[in-house]
Parts: sequence; C-alpha cells; structure tokens
Amino acid sequence: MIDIRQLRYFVAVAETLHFGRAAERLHVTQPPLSRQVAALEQELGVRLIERHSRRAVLTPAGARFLEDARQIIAALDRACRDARAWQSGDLGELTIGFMMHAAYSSVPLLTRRFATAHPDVTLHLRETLPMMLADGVMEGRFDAAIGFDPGTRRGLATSPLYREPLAAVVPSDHHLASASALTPDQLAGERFILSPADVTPTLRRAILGWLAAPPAILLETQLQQTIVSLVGEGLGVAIVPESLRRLAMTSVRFVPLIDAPMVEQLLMVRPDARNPALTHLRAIADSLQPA
Amino acid sequence: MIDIRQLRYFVAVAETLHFGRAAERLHVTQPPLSRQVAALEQELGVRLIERHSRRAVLTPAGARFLEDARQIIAALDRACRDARAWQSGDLGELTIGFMMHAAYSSVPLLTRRFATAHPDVTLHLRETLPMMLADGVMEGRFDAAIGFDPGTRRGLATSPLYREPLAAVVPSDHHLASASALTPDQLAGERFILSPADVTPTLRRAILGWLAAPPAILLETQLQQTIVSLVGEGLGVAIVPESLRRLAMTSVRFVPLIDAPMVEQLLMVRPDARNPALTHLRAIADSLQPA
DNA sequence: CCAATTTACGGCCCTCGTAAGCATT
DNA sequence: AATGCTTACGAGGGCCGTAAATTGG
Repeated sequence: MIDIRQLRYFVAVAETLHFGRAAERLHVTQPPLSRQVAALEQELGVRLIERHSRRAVLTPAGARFLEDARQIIAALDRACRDARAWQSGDLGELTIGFMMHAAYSSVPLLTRRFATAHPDVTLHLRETLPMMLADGVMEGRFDAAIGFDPGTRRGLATSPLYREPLAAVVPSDHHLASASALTPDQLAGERFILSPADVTPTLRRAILGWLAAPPAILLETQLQQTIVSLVGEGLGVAIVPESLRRLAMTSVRFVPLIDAPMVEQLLMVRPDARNPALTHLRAIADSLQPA
Repeated sequence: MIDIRQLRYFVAVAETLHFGRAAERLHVTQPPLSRQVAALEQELGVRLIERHSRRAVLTPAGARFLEDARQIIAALDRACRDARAWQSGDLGELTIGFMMHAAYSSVPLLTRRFATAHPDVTLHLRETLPMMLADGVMEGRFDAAIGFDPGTRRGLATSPLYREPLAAVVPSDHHLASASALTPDQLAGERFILSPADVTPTLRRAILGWLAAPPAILLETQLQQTIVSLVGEGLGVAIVPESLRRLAMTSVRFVPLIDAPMVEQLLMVRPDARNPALTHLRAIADSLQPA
C-alpha cells in the first residue's frame, strides 16, 4: 500500500533530481530511497522519474504527481497541526446559547473578549428562550449557555458572568417617570407585566421578593424586550434588568429601585464537556467576574 | 511517522464508532487496529476517540481530523488515478506550436477531433513563425508542431497532416481575377509577394518550381495572411495555400492553378518524446491522412 | 575510469494474529 | 455474565544499511 513516506521520498528526489542528494536530505542511504521510489512506481504502474546516468528527469506523469504529492503531504501536516490546535482549544468552534436580552449585556462583553483572545475559534451564537438554555446544554446542542440560574441545575457547572440591578420601567408619560428612585410602596397598585414563572423563575422571585405585596399582574410574556415594548405602549409597568436600558426606547423611562435586587447571569457548561475551547471560554468568563 | 494506513484505520473506526466492525471492514483483527489508532493519537498528541464500554465517541478534535483524513485519503486516491491516466495519455497537457495560417486548415480539424476524443487533455496552442517550429519541438517548448516540411529535419518524426493545392491570389480588380484557372505563362510579368526562403523553404520551392521563369519579387513577408492582405492592397500577386481562402477577404480573388503543386502540412514530434498524450495526437493525425 | 543507481544480503525492528486481561453494563 | 477494547507474546515480514554489481558517459 502506498505510504506517506514514499511520497516524501519521491518529493525529495523530484526536487533534487538526484538520488544521492535526496537521500542525504532525508538522512537515509540511497538504496532504501531507490527501492521506495521504485516501489511507488510499481504500485502506481507509472514511471515517474527517468533515470539517466548523469541526471534524472521527471516524466510528465511524475511532474503532475509531484504537485499532488506535495499537496497531500502539506494537507497531512496541516491536519496534524489543526488537530493539536483543536485539542488545545486554540482552534475550533463553540456554540453558545443565550437568552435574548443578554445580547445587551454579557454577550457583547464576553464574545468581544473571547474573539480577540482566540480568533481561530468560530463562535456560533444562538438566541434562545431562557427555559431552553439548560436543556440545550445538557443535550449537547450548545457547548455553553448564558442565562439566569435555571433553578433545577441538573449537573450543570456555572460561572457568574454578569451582575446587575433590577430597575423599574414605566411609560415616559407616567407620573413616576421622573422619580430618582422608587420604593415598593410607590409601585403598589400599578399593573405589572412579568415573564412567566417557568421561564425565568429566578428573576421573577427577585421581583416579587422586592415588592412587599403581590402585584396586580396584567399579562405575561417571555421576552424582556417585549415587556419593555409593551410598557412603552402604555399597557403597564415592569421591573427588568437594568441593562435593558440599552434598548434606548424613547417611549419608556428606566427608574432605579431603592435597595434594588441584583440578578446574575451565569455561564452554564456541562462539567463533562469535551470541547477544549470551553476552557478558554470559562477562563474569560472568570476574568469578567463581577466585583 | 504518521502513515496513510493509520488514517484509513482511524476513518474506519470513526465511521463505524466500533473497533470490532471497523476491523472486520478492514480485514484485520482488532488489536492491530487499536494499536494503530492509539499510535496515531500518540504521535498527534491528541485524543481522537473516547472509548466507553459500549460505545465510542469522537472528540471534537477527532471529528475535525476525520474530515481532514478523509480528504487526504481521497486526494491520494485521486492522485494515483491521475498519474495512471496521465501515463496513458487520457489526462494531461499538450503544447502544440503551429504556423499561423494553419489556423485556417489543419489546426481546427486536428484539435476538434482530438478534443472530442480526449476531453481531459488540455491543449495549449501556440502560434509561431514557421522557422521556429522545429526548434521549438527539439528544445521541448512544444510537444508537437504543425508546419511545412522544415527541410533540415534533425531527427524529427513527422506525420502527413493536411495536403492542399496552391492557388493564385490577385486583387479583385485584377485582369486575371475572374479567370477559371491559370498557367505559369499568364502570371509571367506579375510582381510577386513571397515569404522568405529561410522561413518556408518547401513552400517557396513549390511556387518557384511551378512558375517556369523566376518571377519579379516585389517584397517578402513572413506570414501568409500578411501576403494575402498586401495583395488586397493592390501591391502585387502571390501564390499561397488554397486554405487561405478562408480569410474571406473581399479585396482579393483566389484563382486555381493548372496542375497546381500540392503542399503538405506535417505534424512534427520528437521521436523520444515522453508525453503519453502524444501517441493519441499522432493517432488522430494518422486518421486524418490525406487520400 | 568514474559517477550514480540498482541489486544482494544480513540484522533488526515493527506489525500482525492468537490469547489473556480488564472494564463496563 | 457478556461485550468490547487493550495488553502480552511469539512468529513472520519488511526495511534499513553495508557491500557488490551494473549502467552509462
């Protein structure tokens, strides 16, 4: 069977057109070189080199095969390098799922840092409903996920990624719109827009805990962006992560909360994950550690 | 050193995800297979396959390396096939030099037939002054050349390719323009345009042989097309191969000659030429043999 | 006669296959 | 207990290197 070594030997002879020099370059003696090249020609059934007494000449088929052999050798070397790079995590792909409003906070931070440090790792970013994040990681659709604590963390390893206060969001013509900071009492009696309990349990618990009395719930919707948009339409008020301010909607005002509860986005990873680039991602996440 | 066989073994395991089945497919027993894959991983320094009791799983690096390994194996197989095809002349390149006015006669005939019969051989056509053809072949710039007998055929093998009569070409307003056929006497006294003796000795000999008396030579130029063009400009008359008629110039008329001398285009090849596609070219040339 | 490659031959390493070991389900 | 991969070990083959033969200028 044809062997990479035979290709390397042939290339050396084809490049020097001299069996002696080629053998020297390969750190072998001439006889094995002659035999291997002859064996290669035999297996191919093609004469690659014409041997004359004082010189060797490539046949047309040999010239063509030289090109191919060079490319094959280069491809093999490259494949070996890539495999090592992949193993080290310097080369590869990472698929990251994240809840959509993380696009306004942790995702740009994390991906910018990561892409700069590891330019040869391709990032696949997948916006996802928060409830799908943990399952996506567990089932291997994502290498990592960014979201709030899913509560039922079935064996997921997590790193804190981004910590921020909650803030009230009210229509810009609301009577509280220009308040400097709000207490739970001031929001009593308002109609609230929330995301469902099964979608963001941690966030919802933080909101309801800060509000002493259970609020009147007008409606529920899954995405924080949608909540802010509905507030802008005058349908009610809401408490959302402060980073949603970056939506820059003119129809709403963000108002800080007195003793605002903090919410934390986590990077979720399977502890047995095999993608080496993940270690780099976790290192970056740890370096972003909120104070 | 990494070996093609190791790549083949690895691909088999990666595709079956089962060392036993892979060994069966490769017609070897498991132990060598395990060892070779382990050796490959060892040499790469990369874990490619995670062995679990009941199943094997590719690591990300392994998945990537599988793609590369497949491509390398395919490239090698293709290179072997190409080398054999090249040797047989079914694949390759042919560089053919030809005197320029052969573009109106033998070249289209020959190249059309050849390209149809051997579509994987790339033809490089090089228009050349007739005097450069034989040298070009001898010095290896052309695999073959098409032209008149160069006289001094220093070891060139030739095949007759295209045989045609000479014809007179006169300005369309010339008093002989509508003659049905001409004798040497009728052209006596005309001023002739010829190609130089060192450029087309055979052609010139045929012309001077047919004209009983030496003509008055107005001027000489190398290309037959130029000769026809100058005749069209009213500078004189000429005798050229009949196929030049295909120039379709309205300012000249071609008039047959009584007992017209025939000239023959030859395919010239070095007898020791190494390009296998040449045998196909010569076979086509022989099948075009003028009657 | 010299340069360069191929052929001859002995020693060694490497690989294969059989058989035993080991781990996981 | 059974499946499936790895390790152990002896036999065989292939490859390397030294040395001799061959080919061509």
